[in-house]
Amino acid sequence: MKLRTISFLILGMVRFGATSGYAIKKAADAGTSAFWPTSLAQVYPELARLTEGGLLIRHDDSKGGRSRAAYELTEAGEEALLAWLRSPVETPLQMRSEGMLRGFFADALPKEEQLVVLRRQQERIREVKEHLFDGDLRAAAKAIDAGEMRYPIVLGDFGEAALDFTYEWMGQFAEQLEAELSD
Amino acid sequence: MKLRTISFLILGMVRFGATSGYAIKKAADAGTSAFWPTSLAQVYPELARLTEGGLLIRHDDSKGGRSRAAYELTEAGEEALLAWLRSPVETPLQMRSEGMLRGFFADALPKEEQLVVLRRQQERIREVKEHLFDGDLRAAAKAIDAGEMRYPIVLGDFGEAALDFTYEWMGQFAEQLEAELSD
DNA sequence: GTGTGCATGTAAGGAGTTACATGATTGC
DNA sequence: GCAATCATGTAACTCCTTACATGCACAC
Repeated sequence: MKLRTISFLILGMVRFGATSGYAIKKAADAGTSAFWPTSLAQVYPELARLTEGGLLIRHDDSKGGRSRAAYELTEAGEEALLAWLRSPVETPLQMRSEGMLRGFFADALPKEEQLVVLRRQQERIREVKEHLFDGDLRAAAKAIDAGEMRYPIVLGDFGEAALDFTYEWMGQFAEQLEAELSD
Repeated sequence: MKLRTISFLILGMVRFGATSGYAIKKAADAGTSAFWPTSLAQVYPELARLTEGGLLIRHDDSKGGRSRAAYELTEAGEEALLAWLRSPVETPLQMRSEGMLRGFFADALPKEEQLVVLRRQQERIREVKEHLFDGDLRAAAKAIDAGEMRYPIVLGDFGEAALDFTYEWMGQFAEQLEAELSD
């Protein structure tokens, strides 16, 4: 059975207390969507696959008329997760930033407009950072097993610091551009 | 005609002097693959589409028995590129980092192993940074229209600074972990 | 009683990758 | 002569997203 990253994401979320597909998706949105986005249409088939492969067990957890599944890690599932966490193999970091691509070609614009675009991008960084505090990454620990998890917070801190760094860097470059313009 | 990011990448590369599909791919590998990867199997069909849509003109640039096309921007193509560079609309930044996803679940490992994984990730950052100087982003300006482009270098500087920042941040966290372990 | 959230799934389609197929030129 | 690079394309496949389809529970 071939395991991909989405498999480990699901195993991890189950490991830390998200039992239903819906709950996994919610925890993933809050906690990991910034560096590994998912959709429900991926989660449900993958849950079935992992159950079939013996890494998860599905229990019925229906309440009244509303059906709900509760998944649990098997020993094999736990082992697979730990082996992945320890293994050095990984898919290369891939990023798609249309903003940076525009930056790459910014020489095609006159300097005044370069500055306008840059300031707008900088503003966007600030917005993203604020959105982070609208309860994203930090809320994730709560969404799953509160208190037991340190790393969602650590990653949140890193994200915040990286955004600050980017904001500052852009600000400095913008100042340089402004200085060039006033010559 | 619907234009996607790959369309603008190609228009931009043509604008700055890459005339053949092969050359576009090479310039994209060196210059933009870090934030917008592409493959030849995307470039060739898209070149045909853009030509059909009147944004590019295809000239024959064969040398002897080896066929080669040389593309040129039409006025509409140039306008489309500039409009895109100016427009505030953009696809949201998407990133897929399996490394960060692992970090998110690192609480499942004992602290000693957390540290091993962290140090390995940190080492990887260093390697990526070195690879950058094996002539990637900075060489891109050369690969296309040398001297005319400032931003490939600017983005290279940013990338370098961001990697340094990440390396430092990880180092500090690693030290904290070490301190906790020696308690 | 109505909207929001909880809950599970499927279908269709888009974007992008790897692999395949072919051949010329250039430098060693 | 042979390997690496230049050069153009197509086919098959994978991954992932959006849209569709359905229904219960709870709070206002």
